[in-house]
Amino acid sequence: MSKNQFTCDCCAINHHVVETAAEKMPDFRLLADISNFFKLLGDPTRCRIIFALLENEMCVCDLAYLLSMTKSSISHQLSKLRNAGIVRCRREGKEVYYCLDDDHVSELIRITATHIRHQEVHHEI
Amino acid sequence: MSKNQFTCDCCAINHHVVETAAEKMPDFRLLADISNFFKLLGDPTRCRIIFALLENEMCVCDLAYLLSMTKSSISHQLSKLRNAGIVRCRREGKEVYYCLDDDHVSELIRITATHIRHQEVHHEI
DNA sequence: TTGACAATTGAATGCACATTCAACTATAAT
DNA sequence: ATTATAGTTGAATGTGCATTCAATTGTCAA
Repeated sequence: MSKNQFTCDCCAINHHVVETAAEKMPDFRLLADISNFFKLLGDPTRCRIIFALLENEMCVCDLAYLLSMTKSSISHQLSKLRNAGIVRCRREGKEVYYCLDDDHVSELIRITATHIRHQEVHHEI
Repeated sequence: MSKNQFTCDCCAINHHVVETAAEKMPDFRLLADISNFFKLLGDPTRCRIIFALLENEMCVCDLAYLLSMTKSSISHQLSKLRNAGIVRCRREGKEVYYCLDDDHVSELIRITATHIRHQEVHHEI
């Protein structure tokens, strides 16, 4: 029956720690960009697209076939990845070929995959 | 008026590329784990929590104050991060202190932050 | 220039999920 | 025991967004 929910949302317990954390916190813009970047990788379809493109460039049709999805759906996701600078494309006749635009992304994906694999092994014993 | 949407969703243009991509594609479980991991980092609140914990452990109250959010909301997010093995906690009296459970995560965050910062600089010129 | 396929795009839909709210547990102090 | 604060938890709510659907553009071949 008390409103205890709000009696402490305005006080911190370790002020020094909070202050140093506040100083090192990335600014609004950078933080939004970082979390948006992770959000893009945090969708199974987009994640699979990126894995598919690790080795070779592929056209929309290839990706749709590989992932058993409509070209429309793949195209929507590719456009998001393109806007974020994660993939780029080139047209060749009727097809549009996509590839990863950035070595950082593939490195990041590989690091994470290795990390998760270890975590899985560790958990399954 | 044609049903062209479906006439090619069952064919690929570069079969060899598709097949090798299919072979190297991570299995369902690993892929789900990877994209779930990224999805966790892909939320601004959870991202800020992780940045806050890069330097020091903090209690829920500290985090709520730092991020100007309710303890309830912070606690919900912390429980997701805890389930994923990204943070762990210890109780000390009435407070529960959280810290990052894994060096990989902080490394990943730092790599990404650097990468995005470069991308931002590059784009803004 | 007509037809066919590759790809894109915008609107509609349905689901996932972050936050809120309220009730609850845990610990400590009096 | 009672009171107060820290934290957790489950249900409700509202928003964001992935996919679908339909229409459209771009390119090539006949």
